[in-house]
Amino acid sequence: MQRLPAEWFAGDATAVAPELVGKLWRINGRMLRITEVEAYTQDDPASHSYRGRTARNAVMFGPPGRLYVYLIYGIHHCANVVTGAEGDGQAVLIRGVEGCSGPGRVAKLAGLDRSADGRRFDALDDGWRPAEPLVVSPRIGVSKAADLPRRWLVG
DNA sequence: CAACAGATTCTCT
DNA sequence: GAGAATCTGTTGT
Repeated sequence: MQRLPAEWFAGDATAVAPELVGKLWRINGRMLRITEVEAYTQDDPASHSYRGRTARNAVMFGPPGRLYVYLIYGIHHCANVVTGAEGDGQAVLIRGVEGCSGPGRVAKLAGLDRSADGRRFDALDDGWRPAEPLVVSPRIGVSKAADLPRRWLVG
């Protein structure tokens, strides 16, 4: 069992995202197996960072390996991990964990809200790997750049 | 300052 | 399959 250092998240979101699937996420005393993720980069019209830094997405432009939690539709929270170099404005959205599917539900299960924004992302590698190749597909609920295959999940 | 779309999910039909 | 709940950033008057 090895903890993933901040540098582990320093790569491009599209490279880090598929690697993150299967890792263990330690949050609020729980261990969650990540099963589904999506990548968002700054040049992506669907990304919050696309139009530059704001008070809301400031964490995305900070150092990698931190949590970016935002409120969506005034109701649900979504949890992301910041990737890339500081200032890149990249993140990987955690869309699903073992036994729980949907970013809003994942954030609720993890007990996250805006107060958790910017906290360290604590991930562990216990050696487990998906038995089959990951399924790659376009992202869910995205209207811009909807054709980009930037979603990865355990198949 | 008003209008609107959005990385969602639950409920009712 | 449609609608509600209701926050945030962007765009237009």
